[in-house]
Amino acid sequence: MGNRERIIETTLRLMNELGAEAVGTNRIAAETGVSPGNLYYHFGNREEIVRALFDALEHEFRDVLQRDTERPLAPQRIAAFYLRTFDLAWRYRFFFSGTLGLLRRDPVLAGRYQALQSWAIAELDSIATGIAEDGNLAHPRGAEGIASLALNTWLIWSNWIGFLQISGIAEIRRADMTAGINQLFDVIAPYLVPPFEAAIRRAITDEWAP
Amino acid sequence: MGNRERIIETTLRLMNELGAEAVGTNRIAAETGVSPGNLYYHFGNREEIVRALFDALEHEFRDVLQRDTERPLAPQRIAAFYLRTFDLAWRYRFFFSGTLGLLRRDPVLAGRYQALQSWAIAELDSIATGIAEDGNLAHPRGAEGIASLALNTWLIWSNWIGFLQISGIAEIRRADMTAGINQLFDVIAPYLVPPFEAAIRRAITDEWAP
DNA sequence: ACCGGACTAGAGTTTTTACTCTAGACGACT
DNA sequence: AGTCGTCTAGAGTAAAAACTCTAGTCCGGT
Repeated sequence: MGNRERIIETTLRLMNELGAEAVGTNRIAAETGVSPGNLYYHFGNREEIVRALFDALEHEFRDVLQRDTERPLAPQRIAAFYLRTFDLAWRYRFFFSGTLGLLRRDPVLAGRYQALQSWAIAELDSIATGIAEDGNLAHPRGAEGIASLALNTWLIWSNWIGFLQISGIAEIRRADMTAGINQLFDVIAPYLVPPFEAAIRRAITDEWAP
Repeated sequence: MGNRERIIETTLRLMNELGAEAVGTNRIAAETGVSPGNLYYHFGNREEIVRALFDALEHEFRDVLQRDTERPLAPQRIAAFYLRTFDLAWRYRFFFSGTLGLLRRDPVLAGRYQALQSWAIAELDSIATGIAEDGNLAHPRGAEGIASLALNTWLIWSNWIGFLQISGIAEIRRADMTAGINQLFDVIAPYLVPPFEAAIRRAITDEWAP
Protein backbone atom coordinates (compact mmCIF):
# COMPACT_ATOMS: atom_id res chain seq x y z
CA MET A 1 0.00 0.00 0.00
CA GLY A 2 1.36 3.39 -1.00
CA ASN A 3 1.98 6.28 1.32
CA ARG A 4 -1.05 8.15 0.00
CA GLU A 5 -3.41 5.46 1.22
CA ARG A 6 -1.53 5.09 4.48
CA ILE A 7 -1.85 8.83 5.11
CA ILE A 8 -5.60 8.64 4.54
CA GLU A 9 -5.94 5.71 6.89
CA THR A 10 -3.90 7.38 9.60
CA THR A 11 -5.93 10.54 9.28
CA LEU A 12 -9.17 8.62 9.69
CA ARG A 13 -7.87 6.84 12.75
CA LEU A 14 -6.50 9.96 14.40
CA MET A 15 -9.51 12.12 13.68
CA ASN A 16 -11.86 9.45 14.98
CA GLU A 17 -9.84 9.24 18.18
CA LEU A 18 -9.10 12.89 18.82
CA GLY A 19 -11.55 14.89 16.75
CA ALA A 20 -10.82 16.49 13.42
CA GLU A 21 -9.67 19.86 14.67
CA ALA A 22 -7.09 18.34 17.02
CA VAL A 23 -5.23 16.56 14.23
CA GLY A 24 -2.57 18.46 12.30
CA THR A 25 -0.63 17.55 9.22
CA ASN A 26 2.66 17.22 11.10
CA ARG A 27 1.09 14.75 13.46
CA ILE A 28 -0.45 12.79 10.64
CA ALA A 29 2.88 12.62 8.88
CA ALA A 30 4.74 11.56 12.02
CA GLU A 31 2.19 8.90 12.92
CA THR A 32 2.15 7.54 9.39
CA GLY A 33 5.93 7.42 9.43
CA VAL A 34 6.46 9.82 6.52
CA SER A 35 7.82 13.35 6.32
CA PRO A 36 5.64 16.48 6.10
CA GLY A 37 7.14 17.06 2.67
CA ASN A 38 5.92 13.70 1.58
CA LEU A 39 2.46 14.37 2.87
CA TYR A 40 2.35 17.61 0.91
CA TYR A 41 3.54 15.82 -2.17
CA HIS A 42 0.45 13.66 -2.09
CA PHE A 43 -2.01 16.30 -0.90
CA GLY A 44 -2.10 19.98 -1.71
CA ASN A 45 -3.36 20.85 1.73
CA ARG A 46 -5.02 19.50 4.81
CA GLU A 47 -8.53 19.82 3.43
CA GLU A 48 -7.71 17.55 0.53
CA ILE A 49 -7.15 14.69 2.93
CA VAL A 50 -10.48 15.28 4.60
CA ARG A 51 -12.11 15.50 1.20
CA ALA A 52 -10.64 12.14 0.25
CA LEU A 53 -12.18 10.67 3.40
CA PHE A 54 -15.51 12.29 2.62
CA ASP A 55 -15.39 10.84 -0.88
CA ALA A 56 -15.10 7.38 0.58
CA LEU A 57 -17.91 8.05 3.04
CA GLU A 58 -20.17 9.46 0.38
CA HIS A 59 -19.54 6.56 -1.95
CA GLU A 60 -20.40 3.97 0.65
CA PHE A 61 -23.41 5.90 1.86
CA ARG A 62 -24.95 6.32 -1.58
CA ASP A 63 -24.33 2.68 -2.26
CA VAL A 64 -26.15 1.55 0.88
CA LEU A 65 -29.09 3.88 0.46
CA GLN A 66 -29.94 3.56 -3.18
CA ARG A 67 -29.10 -0.02 -4.04
CA ASP A 68 -31.90 -2.33 -5.17
CA THR A 69 -34.87 -0.52 -3.70
CA GLU A 70 -37.33 -2.85 -5.36
CA ARG A 71 -40.98 -2.72 -4.45
CA PRO A 72 -42.55 -3.88 -2.33
CA LEU A 73 -39.85 -2.96 0.15
CA ALA A 74 -38.98 -5.98 2.26
CA PRO A 75 -38.47 -5.71 6.03
CA GLN A 76 -35.01 -7.23 5.58
CA ARG A 77 -34.09 -4.44 3.23
CA ILE A 78 -35.15 -1.79 5.73
CA ALA A 79 -33.32 -3.53 8.55
CA ALA A 80 -30.21 -3.56 6.39
CA PHE A 81 -30.54 0.18 5.86
CA TYR A 82 -30.40 0.77 9.57
CA LEU A 83 -27.57 -1.59 10.34
CA ARG A 84 -25.28 -0.54 7.53
CA THR A 85 -25.77 3.17 7.84
CA PHE A 86 -25.07 3.07 11.57
CA ASP A 87 -21.95 1.06 11.02
CA LEU A 88 -20.87 3.58 8.41
CA ALA A 89 -21.47 6.54 10.67
CA TRP A 90 -19.38 4.96 13.37
CA ARG A 91 -16.47 4.23 11.07
CA TYR A 92 -16.41 7.87 9.94
CA ARG A 93 -17.49 9.26 13.27
CA PHE A 94 -15.01 12.15 13.18
CA PHE A 95 -17.24 13.61 10.51
CA PHE A 96 -20.44 13.47 12.52
CA SER A 97 -19.11 15.41 15.42
CA GLY A 98 -17.85 18.78 14.42
CA THR A 99 -19.37 18.59 10.95
CA LEU A 100 -19.93 22.31 10.88
CA GLY A 101 -16.34 23.03 11.83
CA LEU A 102 -15.11 21.01 8.88
CA LEU A 103 -17.54 22.65 6.49
CA ARG A 104 -16.61 26.13 7.61
CA ARG A 105 -12.96 25.50 6.86
CA ASP A 106 -13.68 24.11 3.43
CA PRO A 107 -16.46 25.63 1.32
CA VAL A 108 -15.94 23.01 -1.37
CA LEU A 109 -16.65 20.28 1.14
CA ALA A 110 -19.61 22.26 2.45
CA GLY A 111 -21.20 22.24 -0.98
CA ARG A 112 -20.67 18.52 -1.39
CA TYR A 113 -22.05 17.75 2.03
CA GLN A 114 -25.15 19.86 1.52
CA ALA A 115 -25.80 18.12 -1.77
CA LEU A 116 -25.43 14.72 -0.14
CA GLN A 117 -27.71 15.74 2.69
CA SER A 118 -30.43 16.97 0.34
CA TRP A 119 -30.17 13.83 -1.69
CA ALA A 120 -30.36 11.63 1.40
CA ILE A 121 -33.43 13.37 2.78
CA ALA A 122 -35.16 13.10 -0.59
CA GLU A 123 -34.21 9.44 -0.78
CA LEU A 124 -35.57 8.78 2.70
CA ASP A 125 -38.73 10.54 1.67
CA SER A 126 -39.14 8.38 -1.39
CA ILE A 127 -38.49 5.24 0.63
CA ALA A 128 -41.17 6.23 3.13
CA THR A 129 -43.53 7.07 0.28
CA GLY A 130 -42.84 3.63 -1.14
CA ILE A 131 -43.72 2.00 2.17
CA ALA A 132 -46.95 4.00 2.25
CA GLU A 133 -47.84 2.95 -1.29
CA ASP A 134 -47.18 -0.65 -0.33
CA GLY A 135 -49.89 -0.19 2.27
CA ASN A 136 -47.55 -0.60 5.23
CA LEU A 137 -47.69 2.97 6.47
CA ALA A 138 -50.95 3.90 8.18
CA HIS A 139 -52.33 7.44 8.65
CA PRO A 140 -49.15 9.19 7.50
CA ARG A 141 -50.97 12.58 7.34
CA GLY A 142 -50.12 13.03 3.69
CA ALA A 143 -46.93 14.10 1.96
CA GLU A 144 -46.13 16.63 4.65
CA GLY A 145 -46.16 14.01 7.35
CA ILE A 146 -43.86 11.80 5.31
CA ALA A 147 -41.46 14.66 4.71
CA SER A 148 -41.31 15.29 8.44
CA LEU A 149 -40.65 11.60 9.00
CA ALA A 150 -37.80 11.64 6.50
CA LEU A 151 -36.20 14.70 8.02
CA ASN A 152 -36.43 13.38 11.56
CA THR A 153 -34.88 10.14 10.43
CA TRP A 154 -32.00 12.09 8.96
CA LEU A 155 -31.61 14.20 12.09
CA ILE A 156 -31.51 11.23 14.44
CA TRP A 157 -29.23 9.22 12.20
CA SER A 158 -26.71 11.95 11.53
CA ASN A 159 -26.47 12.89 15.20
CA TRP A 160 -26.63 9.62 17.06
CA ILE A 161 -22.91 9.01 16.87
CA GLY A 162 -22.21 12.56 18.00
CA PHE A 163 -24.56 12.01 20.92
CA LEU A 164 -22.66 8.90 21.96
CA GLN A 165 -19.36 10.73 21.81
CA ILE A 166 -20.68 13.70 23.75
CA SER A 167 -22.00 11.28 26.34
CA GLY A 168 -18.45 10.10 26.83
CA ILE A 169 -18.51 6.83 24.95
CA ALA A 170 -15.12 6.18 23.38
CA GLU A 171 -15.72 2.74 21.99
CA ILE A 172 -18.99 1.62 20.52
CA ARG A 173 -20.54 -1.52 21.82
CA ARG A 174 -23.31 -3.59 20.38
CA ALA A 175 -25.72 -2.17 22.94
CA ASP A 176 -25.05 1.42 21.80
CA MET A 177 -25.60 0.41 18.22
CA THR A 178 -28.85 -1.33 19.07
CA ALA A 179 -30.03 1.64 21.09
CA GLY A 180 -29.37 3.96 18.16
CA ILE A 181 -31.20 1.77 15.73
CA ASN A 182 -34.15 1.60 18.10
CA GLN A 183 -34.17 5.38 18.46
CA LEU A 184 -34.15 5.76 14.73
CA PHE A 185 -36.78 3.14 14.15
CA ASP A 186 -39.07 4.69 16.75
CA VAL A 187 -39.39 7.74 14.50
CA ILE A 188 -41.30 5.79 11.90
CA ALA A 189 -42.57 2.87 13.98
CA PRO A 190 -45.79 4.47 15.27
CA TYR A 191 -46.96 4.93 11.70
CA LEU A 192 -46.24 1.40 10.53
CA VAL A 193 -48.81 -1.33 10.20
CA PRO A 194 -48.18 -3.59 13.25
CA PRO A 195 -47.17 -6.80 11.43
CA PHE A 196 -44.81 -4.87 9.20
CA GLU A 197 -43.27 -3.17 12.21
CA ALA A 198 -42.83 -6.51 13.95
CA ALA A 199 -41.22 -7.99 10.84
CA ILE A 200 -38.63 -5.21 10.72
CA ARG A 201 -37.78 -5.58 14.40
CA ARG A 202 -37.34 -9.31 13.82
CA ALA A 203 -35.12 -8.66 10.80
CA ILE A 204 -32.94 -6.32 12.81
CA THR A 205 -32.48 -8.91 15.52
CA ASP A 206 -31.78 -11.63 12.97
CA GLU A 207 -29.13 -9.63 11.17
CA TRP A 208 -27.34 -9.13 14.47
CA ALA A 209 -26.91 -12.86 14.94
CA PRO A 210 -23.58 -14.07 13.55
CA MET B 1 -21.67 47.68 31.96
CA GLY B 2 -18.20 46.50 32.91
CA ASN B 3 -15.61 45.07 30.62
CA ARG B 4 -16.18 41.59 31.94
CA GLU B 5 -19.77 41.55 30.70
CA ARG B 6 -18.81 43.21 27.44
CA ILE B 7 -16.21 40.52 26.80
CA ILE B 8 -18.80 37.82 27.38
CA GLU B 9 -21.23 39.49 25.03
CA THR B 10 -18.65 39.94 22.31
CA THR B 11 -17.59 36.32 22.63
CA LEU B 12 -21.16 35.14 22.24
CA ARG B 13 -21.67 37.28 19.17
CA LEU B 14 -18.41 36.28 17.51
CA MET B 15 -18.78 32.60 18.23
CA ASN B 16 -22.32 32.57 16.94
CA GLU B 17 -21.17 34.23 13.74
CA LEU B 18 -17.93 32.39 13.09
CA GLY B 19 -18.04 29.24 15.16
CA ALA B 20 -16.33 28.73 18.49
CA GLU B 21 -13.03 27.39 17.23
CA ALA B 22 -12.49 30.34 14.88
CA VAL B 23 -12.60 32.91 17.66
CA GLY B 24 -9.42 33.65 19.58
CA THR B 25 -8.83 35.71 22.68
CA ASN B 26 -6.95 38.43 20.81
CA ARG B 27 -9.82 38.86 18.44
CA ILE B 28 -12.33 38.99 21.27
CA ALA B 29 -10.27 41.64 23.04
CA ALA B 30 -9.86 43.72 19.90
CA GLU B 31 -13.52 43.55 19.00
CA THR B 32 -14.58 44.41 22.53
CA GLY B 33 -12.19 47.34 22.52
CA VAL B 34 -10.02 46.18 25.40
CA SER B 35 -6.47 44.88 25.62
CA PRO B 36 -5.52 41.19 25.83
CA GLY B 37 -4.10 41.94 29.24
CA ASN B 38 -7.44 43.21 30.36
CA LEU B 39 -9.19 40.14 29.05
CA TYR B 40 -6.82 37.93 31.00
CA TYR B 41 -7.38 40.00 34.08
CA HIS B 42 -11.05 39.08 34.01
CA PHE B 43 -10.67 35.49 32.81
CA GLY B 44 -7.93 33.03 33.60
CA ASN B 45 -8.09 31.48 30.17
CA ARG B 46 -10.22 31.11 27.08
CA GLU B 47 -12.27 28.26 28.46
CA GLU B 48 -13.45 30.37 31.36
CA ILE B 49 -15.24 32.70 28.97
CA VAL B 50 -16.98 29.79 27.31
CA ARG B 51 -17.88 28.43 30.72
CA ALA B 52 -19.44 31.74 31.67
CA LEU B 53 -21.57 31.54 28.53
CA PHE B 54 -22.53 27.99 29.32
CA ASP B 55 -23.54 29.03 32.83
CA ALA B 56 -25.97 31.54 31.37
CA LEU B 57 -27.31 28.99 28.91
CA GLU B 58 -27.73 26.37 31.59
CA HIS B 59 -29.47 28.76 33.94
CA GLU B 60 -32.01 29.83 31.33
CA PHE B 61 -32.55 26.30 30.15
CA ARG B 62 -33.23 24.88 33.59
CA ASP B 63 -35.57 27.75 34.26
CA VAL B 64 -37.63 27.13 31.15
CA LEU B 65 -37.81 23.37 31.56
CA GLN B 66 -38.61 22.95 35.22
CA ARG B 67 -40.71 25.97 36.07
CA ASP B 68 -44.29 25.39 37.23
CA THR B 69 -44.89 21.96 35.78
CA GLU B 70 -48.28 21.68 37.46
CA ARG B 71 -50.60 18.86 36.58
CA PRO B 72 -52.52 18.41 34.43
CA LEU B 73 -50.05 19.82 31.97
CA ALA B 74 -51.74 22.47 29.85
CA PRO B 75 -51.23 22.67 26.08
CA GLN B 76 -50.08 26.28 26.52
CA ARG B 77 -47.35 25.10 28.86
CA ILE B 78 -46.10 22.56 26.35
CA ALA B 79 -46.21 25.08 23.52
CA ALA B 80 -44.16 27.45 25.66
CA PHE B 81 -41.57 24.72 26.18
CA TYR B 82 -41.07 24.41 22.47
CA LEU B 83 -40.97 28.10 21.69
CA ARG B 84 -38.65 29.13 24.48
CA THR B 85 -36.19 26.30 24.16
CA PHE B 86 -35.81 26.89 20.44
CA ASP B 87 -35.26 30.56 20.96
CA LEU B 88 -32.65 29.71 23.57
CA ALA B 89 -30.84 27.28 21.31
CA TRP B 90 -30.66 29.90 18.60
CA ARG B 91 -29.26 32.55 20.88
CA TYR B 92 -26.49 30.21 22.02
CA ARG B 93 -26.15 28.48 18.68
CA PHE B 94 -22.35 28.42 18.76
CA PHE B 95 -22.70 25.79 21.43
CA PHE B 96 -24.93 23.46 19.44
CA SER B 97 -22.63 23.19 16.51
CA GLY B 98 -19.27 21.92 17.50
CA THR B 99 -20.39 20.90 20.98
CA LEU B 100 -17.96 18.03 21.05
CA GLY B 101 -15.04 20.26 20.08
CA LEU B 102 -15.74 22.53 23.03
CA LEU B 103 -16.11 19.62 25.42
CA ARG B 104 -12.88 18.02 24.30
CA ARG B 105 -10.96 21.18 25.02
CA ASP B 106 -12.45 21.56 28.46
CA PRO B 107 -13.12 18.48 30.59
CA VAL B 108 -14.74 20.60 33.28
CA LEU B 109 -17.28 21.87 30.79
CA ALA B 110 -17.74 18.34 29.47
CA GLY B 111 -18.80 17.18 32.92
CA ARG B 112 -21.24 20.01 33.34
CA TYR B 113 -22.75 19.49 29.93
CA GLN B 114 -23.21 15.77 30.44
CA ALA B 115 -24.92 16.43 33.74
CA LEU B 116 -27.25 18.95 32.12
CA GLN B 117 -28.00 16.56 29.30
CA SER B 118 -28.86 13.72 31.66
CA TRP B 119 -31.04 15.99 33.70
CA ALA B 120 -32.84 17.30 30.61
CA ILE B 121 -33.57 13.85 29.25
CA ALA B 122 -34.88 12.72 32.62
CA GLU B 123 -37.00 15.86 32.83
CA LEU B 124 -38.43 15.28 29.36
CA ASP B 125 -39.18 11.73 30.40
CA SER B 126 -41.06 12.88 33.46
CA ILE B 127 -42.99 15.45 31.44
CA ALA B 128 -44.04 12.75 28.96
CA THR B 129 -44.95 10.45 31.82
CA GLY B 130 -47.09 13.23 33.24
CA ILE B 131 -48.90 13.64 29.94
CA ALA B 132 -49.52 9.91 29.88
CA GLU B 133 -50.87 9.93 33.43
CA ASP B 134 -53.17 12.79 32.47
CA GLY B 135 -54.60 10.44 29.88
CA ASN B 136 -53.39 12.47 26.92
CA LEU B 137 -50.79 10.02 25.65
CA ALA B 138 -52.28 6.95 23.99
CA HIS B 139 -50.54 3.59 23.49
CA PRO B 140 -47.14 4.80 24.66
CA ARG B 141 -45.78 1.22 24.81
CA GLY B 142 -44.84 1.55 28.42
CA ALA B 143 -41.93 3.24 30.13
CA GLU B 144 -39.51 2.15 27.43
CA GLY B 145 -41.54 3.87 24.75
CA ILE B 146 -41.65 7.07 26.77
CA ALA B 147 -37.89 6.97 27.35
CA SER B 148 -37.36 6.65 23.63
CA LEU B 149 -39.67 9.59 23.08
CA ALA B 150 -37.76 11.72 25.56
CA LEU B 151 -34.41 10.88 24.02
CA ASN B 152 -35.58 11.56 20.48
CA THR B 153 -36.98 14.88 21.61
CA TRP B 154 -33.61 15.76 23.07
CA LEU B 155 -31.78 14.64 19.92
CA ILE B 156 -33.96 16.67 17.58
CA TRP B 157 -33.95 19.72 19.82
CA SER B 158 -30.23 19.79 20.45
CA ASN B 159 -29.39 19.32 16.80
CA TRP B 160 -31.96 21.38 14.93
CA ILE B 161 -29.96 24.58 15.11
CA GLY B 162 -26.86 22.75 13.95
CA PHE B 163 -28.82 21.35 11.06
CA LEU B 164 -29.92 24.83 10.02
CA GLN B 165 -26.36 26.10 10.14
CA ILE B 166 -25.00 23.16 8.19
CA SER B 167 -27.70 23.78 5.63
CA GLY B 168 -26.24 27.22 5.14
CA ILE B 169 -28.72 29.34 7.05
CA ALA B 170 -26.98 32.31 8.61
CA GLU B 171 -29.96 34.15 9.98
CA ILE B 172 -32.94 32.43 11.46
CA ARG B 173 -36.36 33.31 10.17
CA ARG B 174 -39.72 32.59 11.63
CA ALA B 175 -40.23 29.82 9.09
CA ASP B 176 -37.08 27.98 10.21
CA MET B 177 -38.19 28.23 13.80
CA THR B 178 -41.66 26.95 12.97
CA ALA B 179 -40.21 24.11 10.96
CA GLY B 180 -38.00 23.08 13.87
CA ILE B 181 -40.86 23.15 16.31
CA ASN B 182 -42.95 21.05 13.97
CA GLN B 183 -40.14 18.54 13.59
CA LEU B 184 -39.81 18.31 17.32
CA PHE B 185 -43.52 18.06 17.92
CA ASP B 186 -43.88 15.30 15.33
CA VAL B 187 -41.80 13.07 17.57
CA ILE B 188 -44.50 12.93 20.19
CA ALA B 189 -47.56 13.91 18.13
CA PRO B 190 -48.48 10.42 16.84
CA TYR B 191 -48.90 9.25 20.42
CA LEU B 192 -51.05 12.12 21.60
CA VAL B 193 -54.82 12.00 21.96
CA PRO B 194 -56.10 13.94 18.91
CA PRO B 195 -57.84 16.84 20.72
CA PHE B 196 -54.81 17.36 22.93
CA GLU B 197 -52.52 17.37 19.91
CA ALA B 198 -54.75 19.91 18.17
CA ALA B 199 -54.77 22.10 21.28
CA ILE B 200 -50.98 22.20 21.38
CA ARG B 201 -50.73 23.07 17.71
CA ARG B 202 -53.22 25.86 18.29
CA ALA B 203 -51.28 27.12 21.29
CA ILE B 204 -48.06 27.20 19.27
CA THR B 205 -49.73 29.26 16.56
CA ASP B 206 -51.27 31.58 19.15
CA GLU B 207 -48.02 32.23 20.94
CA TRP B 208 -46.47 33.26 17.62
CA ALA B 209 -48.96 36.05 17.19
CA PRO B 210 -47.69 39.31 18.67
C1' DA C 1 25.23 3.70 -18.75
C1' DC C 2 21.94 7.13 -18.17
C1' DC C 3 17.80 9.72 -18.28
C1' DG C 4 13.24 11.12 -16.56
C1' DG C 5 9.47 10.78 -13.65
C1' DA C 6 7.52 9.33 -9.42
C1' DC C 7 8.35 9.58 -4.82
C1' DT C 8 10.59 10.73 -0.19
C1' DA C 9 13.17 13.27 3.59
C1' DG C 10 13.64 16.82 6.74
C1' DA C 11 15.07 21.36 7.94
C1' DG C 12 13.07 25.77 7.71
C1' DT C 13 9.55 29.74 7.23
C1' DT C 14 5.51 32.23 8.33
C1' DT C 15 1.51 33.01 10.72
C1' DT C 16 -1.41 32.56 14.41
C1' DT C 17 -2.69 31.76 19.13
C1' DA C 18 -2.96 31.61 23.95
C1' DC C 19 -1.09 33.76 27.46
C1' DT C 20 2.44 36.86 30.49
C1' DC C 21 4.53 40.83 32.44
C1' DT C 22 5.27 45.39 33.76
C1' DA C 23 3.69 49.79 34.31
C1' DG C 24 0.31 52.70 35.42
C1' DA C 25 -4.68 55.13 35.97
C1' DC C 26 -8.62 55.75 38.91
C1' DG C 27 -11.38 56.04 42.99
C1' DA C 28 -12.46 55.25 48.00
C1' DC C 29 -11.13 55.51 52.51
C1' DT C 30 -8.04 57.04 56.41
C1' DA D 1 -2.00 63.76 51.15
C1' DG D 2 -1.29 59.16 50.78
C1' DT D 3 -2.19 54.43 50.01
C1' DC D 4 -4.49 50.33 48.77
C1' DG D 5 -7.35 47.53 45.81
C1' DT D 6 -9.51 47.25 41.36
C1' DC D 7 -8.96 47.63 36.84
C1' DT D 8 -6.58 48.68 32.27
C1' DA D 9 -3.02 48.98 28.46
C1' DG D 10 0.00 47.03 25.27
C1' DA D 11 4.38 45.19 24.08
C1' DG D 12 6.25 40.74 24.25
C1' DT D 13 6.88 35.44 24.52
C1' DA D 14 6.60 30.66 23.48
C1' DA D 15 4.47 27.07 21.17
C1' DA D 16 2.08 25.06 17.45
C1' DA D 17 0.36 24.68 12.91
C1' DA D 18 0.23 24.78 7.90
C1' DC D 19 2.96 24.75 4.36
C1' DT D 20 7.61 25.31 1.36
C1' DC D 21 12.04 24.23 -0.52
C1' DT D 22 16.00 21.80 -1.71
C1' DA D 23 18.22 17.78 -2.19
C1' DG D 24 18.04 13.74 -2.95
C1' DT D 25 16.59 8.04 -3.95
C1' DC D 26 14.62 4.50 -6.66
C1' DC D 27 13.39 2.31 -10.86
C1' DG D 28 11.77 1.29 -15.58
C1' DG D 29 12.84 2.30 -20.39
C1' DT D 30 16.35 3.14 -24.02
